[in-house]
Amino acid sequence: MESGDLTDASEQLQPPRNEPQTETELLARCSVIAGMTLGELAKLAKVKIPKDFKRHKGWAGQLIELWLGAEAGSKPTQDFQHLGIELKTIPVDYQGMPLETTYVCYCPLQGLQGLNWLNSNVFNKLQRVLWLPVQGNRDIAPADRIIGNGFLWSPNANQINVLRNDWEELMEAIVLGNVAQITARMGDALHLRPKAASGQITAEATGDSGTLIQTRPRGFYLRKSFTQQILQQQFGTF
DNA sequence: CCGTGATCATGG
DNA sequence: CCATGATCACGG
Repeated sequence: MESGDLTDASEQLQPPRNEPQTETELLARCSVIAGMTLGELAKLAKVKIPKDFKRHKGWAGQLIELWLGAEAGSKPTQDFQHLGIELKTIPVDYQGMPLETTYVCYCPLQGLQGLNWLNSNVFNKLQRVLWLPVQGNRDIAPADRIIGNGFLWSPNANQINVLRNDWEELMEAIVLGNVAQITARMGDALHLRPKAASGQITAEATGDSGTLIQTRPRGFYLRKSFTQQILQQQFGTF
């Protein structure tokens, strides 16, 4: 190919410069990237592609954010707050099954007066989620992993009940000073796990008899069995 | 084999 | 340190 042929920059697909103004626009952006690989999206956006995710664990999610027009950052709010939508990329295997649990949000350990399910960060984020499956098998290089079809989801009445029960059980234990006794085995759909840069990081919490203790920061995660049901609802049984 | 507990990068 | 984006990797 001679230089100058088919290289007009205006012909090149580029990441959007703004956040989507409507749900329709957001879904249209999903359609654009569906079927493409992470490598193609990275190259078009001039983003360096890691060989693996050992030291780039959030790379795919951040690349998707870029292509959907989500603001980067670490705000404890929905990704598309004006649309009331949270974005979650989810790594799936060749059968479309989740390969990992899904992080929801940080878990507050102090200042819990007045906190309830309906005003919780968990409920806020899970009210409406844009799920975007991405191939995640480790035998596929990051650059070759294909983006799936994103879809909007809201929990049905039964799913809300399960989530609320888990959340209330976990938060009650924290309020009662039992955070140190919580393990990731608690919770049917939603569970609690350490969430920090290392095991040395600490956060304040309430311990036995109301004493102040130092514990590992925790985050809420969705079990694979729960997200698997969501994917099955959308795409059918496997 | 798989889930739990640990860890990595980044921005504020 | 908090909170986001998550995946890694070891022990049961």
